[in-house]
Amino acid sequence: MPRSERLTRSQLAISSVLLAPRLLGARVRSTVGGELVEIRLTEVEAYEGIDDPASHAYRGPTARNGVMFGPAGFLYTYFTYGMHWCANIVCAEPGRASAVLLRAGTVVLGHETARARRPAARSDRDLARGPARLAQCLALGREHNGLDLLSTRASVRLMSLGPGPSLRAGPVAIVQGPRVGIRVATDRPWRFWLADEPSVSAFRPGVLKARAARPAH
DNA sequence: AGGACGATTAACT
DNA sequence: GTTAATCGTCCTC
Repeated sequence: MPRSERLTRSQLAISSVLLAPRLLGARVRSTVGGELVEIRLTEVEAYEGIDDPASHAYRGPTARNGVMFGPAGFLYTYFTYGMHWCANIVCAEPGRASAVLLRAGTVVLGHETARARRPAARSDRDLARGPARLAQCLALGREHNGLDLLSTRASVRLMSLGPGPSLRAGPVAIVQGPRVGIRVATDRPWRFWLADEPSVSAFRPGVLKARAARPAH
């Protein structure tokens, strides 16, 4: 069996829609806090940066989304709903602000640590089922925003791309559909997941809600 | 300075 | 199926 080549930054300098399916099956390794947890990605979403109304980067750079406008291979973490962190892999060329949201995975190393970090998980399949749960398994937070996932010394690393849809020895069935929890650009089917994976999160359409009319004056 | 809302989750009925 | 939790960010005034 040939030794796998080291992942390069140029392999990640492609659009999020192209990269997302290639990340399925990839390993993300965390050694945060001196504890090893490694996850195999089973569900991701592409966010096409400045061209995508659903992206955090759509309205231009801010203090929060600055990392998205930088080079590929860096981690973009954000805080949401007042309590959860989620994680993305920045891709494409600087300025495009494309990124892939890590939505779900299975724990392949550090199961005991993952369970300790996710006490609410009723079963192994729930450990990293959902973007905030995945981030919690890997102990990701604000301090990891902007981290270089390709550095061998980083506490969070992207170990390789996934096998992809065209692997000859054992085809990997990849499914594509609408993204979860967004209210705009819902017609873009940029969520990708592995078929028959119990760790894939439930689809919840973005809540339709009329925008409150601004008082005229 | 104020307020609406969110790339969610867990706990309910 | 529904909903509370909870606060950083961003938009508006």
